[in-house]
Amino acid sequence: MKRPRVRFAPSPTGFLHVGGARTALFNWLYAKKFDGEFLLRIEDTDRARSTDESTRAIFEGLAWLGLTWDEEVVYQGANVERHYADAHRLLASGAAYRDFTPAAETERLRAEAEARGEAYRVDRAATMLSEADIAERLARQEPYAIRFKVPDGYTEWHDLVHERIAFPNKDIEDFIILRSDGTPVYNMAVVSDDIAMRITLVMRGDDHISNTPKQILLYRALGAEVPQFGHVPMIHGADGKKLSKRHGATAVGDYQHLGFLPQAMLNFLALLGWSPGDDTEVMLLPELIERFSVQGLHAKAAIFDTKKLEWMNGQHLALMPIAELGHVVAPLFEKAGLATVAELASRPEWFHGVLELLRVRARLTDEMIPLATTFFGATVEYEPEAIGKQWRDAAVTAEILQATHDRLATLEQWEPAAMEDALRKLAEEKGISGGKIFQPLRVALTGKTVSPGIFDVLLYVGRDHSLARIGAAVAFLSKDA
RNA sequence: GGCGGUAUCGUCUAGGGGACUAGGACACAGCCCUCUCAAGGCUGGAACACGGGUUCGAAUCCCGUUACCGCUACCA
Repeated sequence: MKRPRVRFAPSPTGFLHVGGARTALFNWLYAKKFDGEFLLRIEDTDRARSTDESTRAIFEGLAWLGLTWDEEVVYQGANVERHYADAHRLLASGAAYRDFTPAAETERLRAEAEARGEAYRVDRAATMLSEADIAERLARQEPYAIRFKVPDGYTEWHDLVHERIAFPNKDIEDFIILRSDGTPVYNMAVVSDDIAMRITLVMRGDDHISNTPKQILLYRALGAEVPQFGHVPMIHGADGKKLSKRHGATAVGDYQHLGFLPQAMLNFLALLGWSPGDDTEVMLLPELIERFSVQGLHAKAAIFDTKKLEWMNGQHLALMPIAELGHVVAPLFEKAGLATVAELASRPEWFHGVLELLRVRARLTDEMIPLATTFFGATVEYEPEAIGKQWRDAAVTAEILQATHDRLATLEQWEPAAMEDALRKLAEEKGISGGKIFQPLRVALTGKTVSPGIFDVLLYVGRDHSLARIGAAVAFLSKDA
């Protein structure tokens, strides 16, 4: 098999959408899998809607996901001269013809037909003029658009995901390939570029299915080899409608800032519209490449389920190498004012130990921040609910905490097994359950009713801070009484 | 309206004529573990859109209906 050349061709009219990201991912996986090239083309021919900011967002989104492209980025706008030349080539070969009808007139006819409930179709016989007529209008410099002369018959192709798709040509209008102002129309530009880029497989959203017969006709008229096509399904929102702002975050950049990991996003997106064929769910890029196949591609639109994405993120959070997680999360800690990246890096064992405690309790990296505050700073703020629930009897609690403090203070080694031994023994002596000690202690150390295991908290808060916090709690409770 | 596409639990999916009493995952509920919260383990409810064929036999193949989606521009 020839090395495949695939492309992702977004128009820079917004941010990188999750649907676009998935199309990019499938193309990328295909290229990697079959040792081919993945190219990026920015379809910026709609000057009114295209922005540099969008182009940048697309680059950033792809970079975040790690979907790197081969060769230089192609800007469609830079190729309009070729598009123009190709359109005129078609005109010269008789595959297309001039349409001198003013755009406004065509628009009027179409509107009228629609008002009558009829399907409008340009009348080729009426539109194509005689040689003499054309020469005359040309001499008068009348503007004209170029229409493709759709041949008889039908156009079909073997789609990678849909199998055979066929369109009767009679249902395809003689479409415009070059506007009367000389600018190329989408289908012309795409085909011209895909030929120039030597694309072997066009994998895109299935909203392009009805463009495909037109494009195939163009390839043939241009004498170019028709590439393979694969139309992947759309991604819909929870209401089954096309994903839009109304559904909340739809740009991959949004997810990045919400605390999602790129590998989780990639994994989740891969599973929307593709399946490895068995029950495997959590996969990293190398495995995705390994297992990717067009047979696993689906034809059905998928609904974007944020809950499952969150679960997926939690899985990757728990699985990734702790040092890697440290690099992702340290800047977040710094931003939250907990500690600087440098400080965290200066004691990696402690930092990573803390992260081990937090990662299984968070689904998003951002969720680790509130959980992490316990391990930083000298003082603790007590949540009212925590006091109400675990410190009901101030006198008794103060006494238990004081005893706890004393036992812990005499420990020769500040390590969990010894702490647990000492405190369980204390509980036994007092004839109470361990929980009666651990829960008030948790409030003293964290101010909250929930936290990682209490001995882990003691270990990572450290001996000095732990004992100080317990002492402060005793003081707080005594003063209260 | 025309053309095209799609149709398995609420969601993502396995399934490509008999292994289906339809499997897994998310979500939900319960239980276990347990110092709390997570994580983890176990259990439960939950689907082949409908109607016709073909066949000894259909979730799987064919046809029709319905529903949903897309396209229908001198937008991309």
